[in-house]
Amino acid sequence: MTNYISLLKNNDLKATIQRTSILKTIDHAGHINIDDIYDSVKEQYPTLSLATIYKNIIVMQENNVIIEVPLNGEKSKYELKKEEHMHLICEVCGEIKDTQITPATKEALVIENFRLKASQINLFGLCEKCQNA
Amino acid sequence: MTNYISLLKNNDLKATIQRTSILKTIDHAGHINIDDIYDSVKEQYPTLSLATIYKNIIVMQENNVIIEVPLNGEKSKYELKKEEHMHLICEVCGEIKDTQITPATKEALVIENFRLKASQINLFGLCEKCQNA
DNA sequence: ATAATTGCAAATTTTTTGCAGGTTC
DNA sequence: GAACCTGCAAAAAATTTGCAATTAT
Repeated sequence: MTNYISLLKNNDLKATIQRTSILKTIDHAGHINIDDIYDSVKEQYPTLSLATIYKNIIVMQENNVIIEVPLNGEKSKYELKKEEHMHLICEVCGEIKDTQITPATKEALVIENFRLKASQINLFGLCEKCQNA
Repeated sequence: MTNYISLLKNNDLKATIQRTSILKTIDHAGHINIDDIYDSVKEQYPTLSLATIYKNIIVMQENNVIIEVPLNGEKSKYELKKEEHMHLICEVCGEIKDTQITPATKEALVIENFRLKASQINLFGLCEKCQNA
């Protein structure tokens, strides 16, 4: 389990109870949108306001603690910042799974006349469970 | 130049002047968000309403005429539906350029226990112009 | 002690909806 | 002529803002 308090402090953010619980929720869910963070966090801290979540989602992105995952036709989800990876998104059950970017993939993404800094790769299809179901 | 009227009719949509001008705007821009479509289209058809754009963006997506390009920290852009491709997004000037998915890339994206149906690849970095500037 | 953060309520922005009148096929 | 589409205005949903009280360092 990540230590959310030091994660925040290391990135110049005060460690409030609101922030650590938002981070815990994101971490446990893997990928989660604002409304679902709110519902989850409110169970433990009923006074925590949606405005606080909005403000913190912005500031935590700015301070490299979390990352936005924009998606077609639905609200963005958020994940903890971690090594660059791809998303396997199941078109049936909606599950989003992280998977490593292999050296071969890196290699294949070298494009002429473009200096690559970062990539965002979403693969849509059928996860193992839904293939068998 | 694409024939927007038949593009619409082939996809079970009536060819209204509003729809053809939205498509023309998207086509010329390459990738454009709703507000910019509205601004552009309104110049020619001042009575065209934002509600009509919202409604048509939805219906044109359902009918496979256009595709949403969701982006971090800004409103989604839309593009005409075309062959699967990657986006090269310049972090300096913001330009979005399409580039082909090579067979080698396809190959590299074969993942165990995942039946791939579609991919969405955004590469962020510096375009040629901004590298030299 | 200081500066930052929270929660509330209000404001703003974005998106959706209902419906009368107009258009496409 | 039937079904569909548009534009308006109003409603609903999503996000941001201002500020007094509280909290972290």
